[in-house]
Amino acid sequence: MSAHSNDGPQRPLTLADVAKLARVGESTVSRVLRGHGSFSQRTRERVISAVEQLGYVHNRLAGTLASSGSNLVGVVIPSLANIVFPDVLRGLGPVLDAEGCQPVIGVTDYDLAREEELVRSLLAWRPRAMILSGLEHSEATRAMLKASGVRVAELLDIDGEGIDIVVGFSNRAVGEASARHLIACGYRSIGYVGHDLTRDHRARKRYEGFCATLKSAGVTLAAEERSAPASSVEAGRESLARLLSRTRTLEVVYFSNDDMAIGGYFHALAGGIAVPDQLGLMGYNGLELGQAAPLPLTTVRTPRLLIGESGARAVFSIGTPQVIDTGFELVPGATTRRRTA
Amino acid sequence: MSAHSNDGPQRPLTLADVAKLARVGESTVSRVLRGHGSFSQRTRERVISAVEQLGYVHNRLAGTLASSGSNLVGVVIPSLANIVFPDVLRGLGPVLDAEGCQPVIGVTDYDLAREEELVRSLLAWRPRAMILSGLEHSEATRAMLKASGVRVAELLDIDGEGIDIVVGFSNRAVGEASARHLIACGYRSIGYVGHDLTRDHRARKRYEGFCATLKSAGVTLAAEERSAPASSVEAGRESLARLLSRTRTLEVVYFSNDDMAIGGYFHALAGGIAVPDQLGLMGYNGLELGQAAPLPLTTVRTPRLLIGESGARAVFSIGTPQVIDTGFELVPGATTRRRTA
DNA sequence: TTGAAAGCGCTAACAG
DNA sequence: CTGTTAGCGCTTTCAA
Repeated sequence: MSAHSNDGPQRPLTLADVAKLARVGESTVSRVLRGHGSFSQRTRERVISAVEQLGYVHNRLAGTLASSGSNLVGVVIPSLANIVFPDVLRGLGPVLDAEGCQPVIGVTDYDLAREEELVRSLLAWRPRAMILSGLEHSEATRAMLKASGVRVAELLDIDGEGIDIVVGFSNRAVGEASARHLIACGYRSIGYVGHDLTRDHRARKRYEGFCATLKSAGVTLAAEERSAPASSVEAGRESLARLLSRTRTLEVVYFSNDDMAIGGYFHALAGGIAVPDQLGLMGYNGLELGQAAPLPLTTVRTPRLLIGESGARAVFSIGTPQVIDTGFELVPGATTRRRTA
Repeated sequence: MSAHSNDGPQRPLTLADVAKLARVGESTVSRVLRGHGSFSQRTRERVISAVEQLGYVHNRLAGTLASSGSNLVGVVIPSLANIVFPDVLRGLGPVLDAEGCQPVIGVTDYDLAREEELVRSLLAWRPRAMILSGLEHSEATRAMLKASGVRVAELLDIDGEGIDIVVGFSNRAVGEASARHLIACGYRSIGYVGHDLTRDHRARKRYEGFCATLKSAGVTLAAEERSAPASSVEAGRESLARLLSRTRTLEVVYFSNDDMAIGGYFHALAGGIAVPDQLGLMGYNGLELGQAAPLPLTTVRTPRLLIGESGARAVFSIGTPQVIDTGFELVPGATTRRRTA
């Protein structure tokens, strides 16, 4: 389709090869290929045909070096196991595309030292912009990013100090709103099931906001279980089982997210625990999964795609640093219910 | 932390700046930075300190161009919405890391034309290797890949002709095994619920294998529903509802994957349909979600992390093209049951 | 509209 | 062990 009969990886093709075949100068080929500058229609055709005949693939490495300005965007996320981050990536995708950029992705596993390392090596590609998750970074990471001179977006959290552009919502406020909802429903004996909060700062902030609001309503967490290293349906199921075996008087349980909450729901279904009459459940994230459950899960919907999209848009903008609060939406489902004391 | 008092993006720092400050030659700095070649401890320290003082970040663009050999690996996947692909990425990650490589990710949305475009632009970065999903590609894509001279891995399917390295399992065999299982259980009135099979070739192959095996057992699909554009829990729930409203005599339904099957399960739970007594359910993928359900889902477990890992390993190996069949495992859950006719 | 020539910042010989 | 010298393949002046 694309190359001569003697295919195969011999000497890599260069612009010069195309130029020779097309009988034009290298710079002319360059102009045609980028559709920049001027050239006659005839020349253009000759070049295009030479490119196709040869199966030439443009070398962006050299191009970027020469023109100083890459089309790579560094994206650093904590995990791929939690659907939240793929969702953010899905939001970023089309915008990066539209800008002719490609994401280079690094996964930190919620480890700031690893993040630092990743940022360093992404920066080595002279990316057009950098997109990270959350506001917690090492000092060195922050310094590198600032010194890099590229736009930086931090996504999914606005509780703290940002480097440049910050897009997300207040996780603390999510926790507060969740607590207010449960209190308003009349729940007083409230449990919490979560995963490791020392690494997941956003989950920690929700937890803190939740507890703070309970406290100011004169309620304290009746019991909690947060042994799970990472959030998962299975962990939610097991954790709720453990929690209930210790504390039988719980009226409602707040989970660190929907995966965990669905796990809890499964435990209830399997164990014949009536939801919400006997036990209320509340999650976080607004996953489709929770909304498709027999009883739609009470949760907080977060605009993950929008955050990705806005973040990407913002790094391509010019202007001063800014914070974009996308907000969130508490979705009262059928797994909690207003109680008549 | 890293730079002088007068921070900010002025003239980008180069190796030469470091060399000057450290009072050594550029190549010495280069050697130290890459830990390659020899240099005295004293020199090393001088260089390191200069680098830190300046906050210098290595420019891999130039480095790669000069040494011809990047550390980028192109990864092309159809979607991020289906947890399967993030799982594969998770499998790739550590291996790429160990090789000092970074993934550049492209998402095709199950569109071969888009894939072609992505492959072209990834190839423009002169990646160290390319990793794709499935065996279905445009002729031009195949040609570019072959001409590129880099190792190419195609993951998740082995039913077809590969370009170089192929890692996965037979989706057709999955469909066949699933049908055999249901037949062996004694089911005869079998339904199918799936998503768009014209784009998802692997789902299509499972479907074909499934139908072929049914046929050879003298059974035909009693009903099917495959309107959903993409697989999802909600789509599974709705599709099953529609299917059952048309065909009330179904004994079991085979879903295109676990998400859909869990959706079906939710429909059954909500509608008071007894599973498996009244209706059996079978999925595909072996998601944790399905296994944590009140009744563990009958499904086929696929080694997604392993496929990612093996694929990554393979592209760094030398040797002839090969096919690695990772196999799959049929997991009889509690949502199907052997029937006594 | 086109070509020639000078880099982009680094690595890879090759001397010393 | 270290510095010098050519490029890597492209883009970009600047003339023609």
